[in-house]
Amino acid sequence: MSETLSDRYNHKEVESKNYEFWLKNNYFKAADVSTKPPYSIVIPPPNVTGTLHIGHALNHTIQDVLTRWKRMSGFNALWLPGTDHAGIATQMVVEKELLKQDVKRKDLTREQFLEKVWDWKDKYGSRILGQMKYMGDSVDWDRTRFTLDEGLSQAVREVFVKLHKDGLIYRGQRLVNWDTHLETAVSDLEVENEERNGTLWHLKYQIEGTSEFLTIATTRPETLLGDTAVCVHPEDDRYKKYIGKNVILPLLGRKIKIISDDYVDQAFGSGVVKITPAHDFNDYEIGKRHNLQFINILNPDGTLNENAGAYKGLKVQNARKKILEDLAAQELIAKEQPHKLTVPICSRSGVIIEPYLSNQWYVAIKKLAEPAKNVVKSGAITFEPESWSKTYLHWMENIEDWCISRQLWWGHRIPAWHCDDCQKITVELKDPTECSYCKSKKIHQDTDVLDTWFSSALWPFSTLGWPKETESLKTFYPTTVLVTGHDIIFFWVARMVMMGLYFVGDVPFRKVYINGIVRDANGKKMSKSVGNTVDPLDIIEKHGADSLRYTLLSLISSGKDIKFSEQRLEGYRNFMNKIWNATRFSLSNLSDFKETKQIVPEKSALNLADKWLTFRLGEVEAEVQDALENYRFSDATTALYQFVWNDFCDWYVEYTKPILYGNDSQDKKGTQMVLAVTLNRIMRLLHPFVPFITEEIFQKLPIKSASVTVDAYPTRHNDEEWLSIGNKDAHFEFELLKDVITAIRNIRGENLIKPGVKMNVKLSPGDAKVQKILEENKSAIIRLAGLDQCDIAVVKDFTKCAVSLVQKTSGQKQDHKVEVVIPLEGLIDFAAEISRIEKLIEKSSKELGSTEGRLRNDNFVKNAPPEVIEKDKARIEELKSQISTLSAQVKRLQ
RNA sequence: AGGGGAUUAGCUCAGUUGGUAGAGCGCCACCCUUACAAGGUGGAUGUCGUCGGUUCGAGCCCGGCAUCCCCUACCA
Repeated sequence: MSETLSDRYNHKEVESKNYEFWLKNNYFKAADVSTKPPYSIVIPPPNVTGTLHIGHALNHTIQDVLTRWKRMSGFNALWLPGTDHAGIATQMVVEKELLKQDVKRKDLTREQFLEKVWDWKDKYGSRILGQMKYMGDSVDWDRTRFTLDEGLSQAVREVFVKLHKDGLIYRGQRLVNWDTHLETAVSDLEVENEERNGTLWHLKYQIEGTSEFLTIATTRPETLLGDTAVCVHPEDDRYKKYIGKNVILPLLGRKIKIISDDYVDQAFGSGVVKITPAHDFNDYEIGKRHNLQFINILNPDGTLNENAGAYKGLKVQNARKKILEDLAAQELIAKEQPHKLTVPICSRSGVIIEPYLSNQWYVAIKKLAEPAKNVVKSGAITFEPESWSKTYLHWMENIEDWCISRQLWWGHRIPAWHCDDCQKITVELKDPTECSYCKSKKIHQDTDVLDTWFSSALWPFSTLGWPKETESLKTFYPTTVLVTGHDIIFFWVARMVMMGLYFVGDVPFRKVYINGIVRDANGKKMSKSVGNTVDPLDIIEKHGADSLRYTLLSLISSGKDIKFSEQRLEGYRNFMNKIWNATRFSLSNLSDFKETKQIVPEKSALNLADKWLTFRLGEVEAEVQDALENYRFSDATTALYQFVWNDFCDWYVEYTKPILYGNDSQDKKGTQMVLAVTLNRIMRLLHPFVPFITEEIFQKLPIKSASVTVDAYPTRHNDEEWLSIGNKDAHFEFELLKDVITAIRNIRGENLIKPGVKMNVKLSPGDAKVQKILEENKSAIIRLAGLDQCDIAVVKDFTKCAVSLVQKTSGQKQDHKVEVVIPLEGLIDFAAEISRIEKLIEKSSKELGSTEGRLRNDNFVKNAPPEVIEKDKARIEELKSQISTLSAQVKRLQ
């Protein structure tokens, strides 16, 4: 009944086939109504313009592990997929496409352009969703959402109108980050600060009615055209006397006031600052404080406007050059010096961001922020790692109103209609046909669209059908956990919390798991320009999705950044191969195994290894459960790696080979059952981490079900009957056996005795119990240690022998020991053996010294808990007997 | 400037109520033993960044210092 497997794991034959299998059987579907407890995750929607990168790979693997684990654990598990329309990014991509055909966006009407974007979206927008299938993402595809879908757009409309009615959305004139290429406001998120080498120019402003000058330092001399004051520190003795007087603005000749404000740093530059309220964020604040005039000198496209006088029409950089020339001609430049400054750059277009005064839509955030703070303070939402809650709260304390309008075409158009007659604004759920104030028919819709994050903020409930009271919403909201990066805690996480609380009346998720950033092997940020990116699709092609997933999970350590290395990947690729081959071996030895159900074998049919392995299985099941519950993914992968490789492959399989190769005995039947059940358990335990290989193997096992994907996750709790096979005694005995075998191998290895040379070993048991264990497993010892002969009896004569001491404490705190004695005459050079033993003595002596020292310390004896002291005393005895045995041995060899 | 994090084996990192330092990879040696050379067996390697404090006892708790990273805000 077993099938044959190729001798090397080939992920290509396995992965796409099984994904199709899962889809065909609808295993990822979550039910709107179910008796099972709900578990839900909404995906952080990737941009439609995007392709899957390594960061997604990490983020998705975590979500998939959680979803698959909970699905197997009896939950109605939903992982909801979708994409974000990504206003700026998408508009730019399409604009670039059009430019290839020599078409500019403004050559088209808004409708024509949007048609092009939708065409592009239909063609390429689901690329990233397709790529998620290569990762094995178990999302419920039928629920795929897009932020510009009809339903989600309805939610956006509903939210906008309600917030507007509640007075929480307003229009205002403020300074915003302005992208002169895209000609729109952009969010802080899209602004990157780049350090550049610039110049600090010291300009001379003449004080009115005198021949004196004030020297003013600036990095942006062109902004002087918009200056409406110069400012000094009120306590600055150099300048106190000028406060209230005027200076003459160079080039333009305007008179502007000299004011004072604490903001000025007396030590920097000349201690005098020019104030340009319409083009600098700090100056803007000062301008408001001092009621200054706001002079805007820029057009939306970054050219200077009529306020710039002779410089009108020039681009900023050109205007700067010209202005410096003109200032120099008038000898108004006192000096210039090199200066490092940080320049705000738009991450999308790459142009320098200009602070720009414009009319925008804002959300008054304070009222929304208050409850959003409270849910984190109260623990209704927790962060993992916990420290991120501090970051979240800190930001919430200092939150400012949210500019939600963008001067783009791609996005949710703002549902506000301006009246041409009375100038008032109508905001309704249904498109109005007349002004709701003066009833004029001459109304037009606002041309702006909403910030992409506005619709993302609604994602946890808009995707579930809100504003309709759907069954989905009732079942899956609040979602269980949000998995995302720390870079969007403010832009996304915080806003989801505010919107969720305000509109649904409950938190959008109970837990926020913050995953780290994947960096290259040297810890550098991956970037296309540096060329150190790792493409997950390449890795999947080469090594398979399972290897990639296991690697990422193993590298996670509590939200810290991850250094991704090819070497680690190969290690886990090898692990996949190990799993594959262990199965191959097992199946070839289960061909005559008839059972298709798990039956707990008779005790008499079970050997020591069976009981030991099952005990370890129980331990591992508990460890994995605990790790997953605490989001400690690498703990889970480590525990499973060690169990499968070290315990199952290295010891159990090796131990049981003769049994499996032998006749159809009771023992063989028992071992086959343990083998079959353990394989079944291993595949189920591993499945959330490595779904493809486990499904492939699971289908070929003698004990299986329709699919591991929907089978039960093994835990100590639901696996009790089977796990009762294992017990502590068996564990102790087998571990002792392992130590004896390892001790023999060690002597062989250290003495360079070739495997072909058979050895005779004498095992000298310290007590009857040990003697029994050794006798019962004599043949295993002979085989696994590569012996010719093995005598079990108390040894008195150690002449010309190598000796090792194996000591173990059993559950009853009884000390058991075995002396491993190997006659070495004719096998080795004794000097080597002496030095091996002396090394052991040295190690034990060192430990003995420190332990004895501790016990000599009265304070230790007085204060330490009794069990610690007992342990130390026992250890001393152990060490002493070890040292004396070994020292005696050295003498015999000399 | 403020906030956060890091410093443990050559590399990447575990080390969860303080009680004898761990893993993977790499390295060295020996092995093609009928599941796997993407393998097996054995081995070496650490004054746990530094100085001090608390304690019988500190990788772990407290404080100073050094180095590095990230975030936020930036000096015009």
